[in-house]
Parts: sequence; structure tokens; C-alpha cells
Amino acid sequence: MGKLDFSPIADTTRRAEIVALLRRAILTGQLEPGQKLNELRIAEQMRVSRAPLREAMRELVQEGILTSIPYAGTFVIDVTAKDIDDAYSLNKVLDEFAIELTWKLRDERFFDELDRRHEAVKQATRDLDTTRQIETALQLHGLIYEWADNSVLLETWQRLTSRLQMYFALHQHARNEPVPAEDVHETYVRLLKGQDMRAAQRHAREHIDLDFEELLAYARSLEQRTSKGGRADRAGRTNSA
Amino acid sequence: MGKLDFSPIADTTRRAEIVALLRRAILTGQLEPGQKLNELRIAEQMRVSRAPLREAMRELVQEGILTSIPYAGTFVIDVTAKDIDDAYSLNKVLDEFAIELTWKLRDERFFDELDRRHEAVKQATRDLDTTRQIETALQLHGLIYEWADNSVLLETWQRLTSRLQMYFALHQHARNEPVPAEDVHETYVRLLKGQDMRAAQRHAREHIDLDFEELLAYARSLEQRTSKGGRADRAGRTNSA
DNA sequence: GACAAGCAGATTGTCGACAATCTAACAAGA
DNA sequence: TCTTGTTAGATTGTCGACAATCTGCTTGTC
Repeated sequence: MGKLDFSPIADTTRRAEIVALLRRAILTGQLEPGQKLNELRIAEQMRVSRAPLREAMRELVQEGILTSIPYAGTFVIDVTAKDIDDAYSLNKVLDEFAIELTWKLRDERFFDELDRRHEAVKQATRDLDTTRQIETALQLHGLIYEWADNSVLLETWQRLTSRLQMYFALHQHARNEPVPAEDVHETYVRLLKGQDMRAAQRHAREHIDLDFEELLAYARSLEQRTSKGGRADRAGRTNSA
Repeated sequence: MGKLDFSPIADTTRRAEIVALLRRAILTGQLEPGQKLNELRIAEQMRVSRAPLREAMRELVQEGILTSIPYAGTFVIDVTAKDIDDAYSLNKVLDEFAIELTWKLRDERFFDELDRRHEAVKQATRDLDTTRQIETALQLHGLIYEWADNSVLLETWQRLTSRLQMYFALHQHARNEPVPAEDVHETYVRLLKGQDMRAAQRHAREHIDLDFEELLAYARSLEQRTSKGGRADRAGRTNSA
């Protein structure tokens, strides 16, 4: 009797596919921050009615990458330097916690998966596929969250990830230079395999620092340019209690 | 020239009202964990069509208090002891961080608001209104998050709050005893007004401990009862990437 | 009696049309 | 010229109906 694990079959609703499509478009920067999403046009392009499209948009609003103003429209969130800074500092705290939880649960399968994801990053780097590079790097980073066995923490991280990916993609789009050739993740992986938890936590902080500092500088420079032509000044309250 | 600040007017879409109604029903325990939400029936009761209702449900799914299985239905999330434990441990970490961020930003307005919310809890306690007691206690606790000036952290806390409120309400419903008469928040408020940040952080942890320990014990006992009559065994994957 | 096929009934997913609201352009009056 | 009222167009919010899917029962067969 083979002990085969079947994974759940794909969600076959239009809504789910639309969510995936839109999310990808936003996270890769095809839809720019602040841009308005015209329901009619998008629905026509996707050959779908507005109902599932609107439901999909509601999901992405709650996911934090869209924002909705009643009777005005749904927009890709605006990226401010403060947003990035906020996400950055929270991420540091969560990382420390995730490493702590994961530490005792590491095993062979963990190390294997760690190597696999590390390899994916290196492959994307060789291919000069910056979008995929961001994606794989975040997946590598996310392993400690998946392994921590804390569903709420994982959810939180995934929400954060959406934004981080968007921020990084935005950054990449601007300066179209491929990211550093040297492997910045080498040390991270090595420490996660080692015995010194504190050292791993410390490095996670500093490693993130590196990426973010550059990102922040870019965001701040953007802020200068944008401030003159600011759009919607209405407070986009979406999560009113 | 009067310098009057107008707050944004209320959202006047049916969708927003439905979200509020449903959320309240769930968080107060009127809708029980695991219960299925029949769209047609709810829509009729609310005198609303299914479109805005479904959009509202999509929001609550992303908010984490509903879960959806395509072509099967949308259900109130099931509460497991592990969920509570997960939320509990993450909350400790976030509390520590929130206090750290808030600490330097405390001012007169902060202390006033702290007192105001503390008073609200005491009032609810006097009224023996357990539901409101939970609500106000969480609002008191949430002040440090609102004050921390980190939007991502605040969002995270609000998501967590939804669940916590649901868990506590569930607990209260079961044992219909009014919560401790003595004021467990006295110390918390005093420490937040003091000068010793570490002490405040430490107390936040231990104070939460108290409430949660009881909650956890209850959840575990529930688990025993429920395990025999388990419902949907399909993996309710909702956030497939 | 056990089991598979097939058939209602109910429920969710999707569609196209209508109503409510916003925006911008234009006209009228101080 | 500036402000205010009006109107037309576009877009979002909502509705009622239809299609796709699931569930449980019935039927027929062995």
C-alpha cells in the first residue's frame, strides 16, 4: 500500500484566478502604485464579469495591497518611505521570533528545503531574472516562518511579504541593474544550519538592513518627486470598525 | 477663521454595513465557530442582494475570521487550542515591540486616552456587560498599538484582535460568570505611565498570561468534546498563492 | 444487503442590466 | 473673475436570474 499524499486540487473559481493574476500584476510592478483599477476595462480584458472581479479586489484590499474608496474606485496602494520603514522594523521583530520558534524544529527536511530555496535564488541570479530573484529570496526568507509552526505568525509574514515584494519590485524597476552578484544569502543559510541561535538572529537583522537601507533611500527620493503632484487627498479609510 | 478639522464621513455602502454586522455577530459569538453562513438566508434577512453580502464575506475571509471552501460554503473559523496558543505567543512579542515604540511618544494626550479607556473597562465591569467588557479591554490594550505610529504593526494587531475577541467571547459564553471584579488593568495602566519600560513590558506579558491560561484550558477541554463530531475534513485552503 | 449510477434539491459562482454616485465641463449670476 | 447651479458622461454599487457544482436520496443491479 503506497503512502501517497495527494495535494489539494487547484481552486477552480474564476475569483481565485483573478486574485492570482491581479496580485502578480501588482507585485511585479505592472500595475503602478496609486494607479486606479477600472473594473469595466479589466473585466473585459479578462473576459469575466464584474462580480468575481470585484470579489477578488475585496480580497486584495484586505490583503493590504489595494485600497478602496466608495464610489471613487480601487487603487494600488501608495508606497511611502514610512510604510517601508514600518514594515522593515516589524520584520526585524518577527524574524527574531520566527528563528526562535523554528530553532528547535530544524531537521533534515528543513536543511534540504533550505538548500533547495537557496539554489533557486542563485539560479534566478544567474538568469538575471530580477523579478524571480525577489520572489525566490523572499521564499528563502519565508522558510523559517513556514517551519515555525505558528499559523498566525505565518499569516502575518505572508501579508508583510506582499508589501515587501511590491516595494522591492518597485525598486528594481527604477534602477534596472541586476542585484549584487555575490551571494548575500550564503551566511544566512550557514548560520541557520549552525548551533548559535543568537548569531542567526543577529545576522537576520543585519542582512535585512542591507537590502532595506537602499530601498529606503530610493523611496525617500521618490517622495520628493511625488509630493508636488499628489493625488487623492481623501482619507482612504477602508477598515472602519 | 476657525481651524476646524472635519473627520471623513461614514462609508455609506451596504457592503460596509454588512461587514460590520457580520463581524459583530461573529465576535460576540452569535455565530458559532464552524457554523456555515447561508448566503440566501442571510441576504433575505438583511434585505440585501447576495452581491454585497458576498463581497463582505470575502473581506472577512481575508480578515481571518471566516474561511471559504469553493462550492461548499463559507464558515466561521474553527477555534483550536493551538490557534489560541499561537495568537497568544505572537501577541507577547508584538506587545513588547509596541511598548518600545510607544514609550518615547507618550504625552498628555496619551495618558488622558489611557485613563478614558481604562474607565470604559471599569464601567463595563460595573454594568456586568461581559461582551462590552471584552471589547473595552481590548481597546485599552490596543492604545499602545495606535500610538506606536507604525501602520503595519497596527494592522497586524487589529487582525489579531479580531480573533482574540472571538476567543474571549466564546469563553465567556460558555462560563457565564462575570469576570474578576478586582481591576486587573490597574497595574498595567500605572506602569505605562511610569518610567520603567522594561517593567511595563514584563507586566504586559504576565498580565496576558493570566487571561490566556484560563482561555487555553477551556479551549483544550472543548477540543475533547468536539473531536468526535468533527465536520468538514477538507483542507480549507483559502490563501493559495 | 451492498454497491454503483443517476436523479432531484439546494447552494454557490457568474452574468448582464439597472440604480446611485461621482467628476468635470459648462452656463448663469453677483 | 469668482462663485454657484446644472447637466451629461463615466464609474461604482446593487439587483435578480441563470449556470455550475455539491449533497443526499432513490433506484437498479448483483
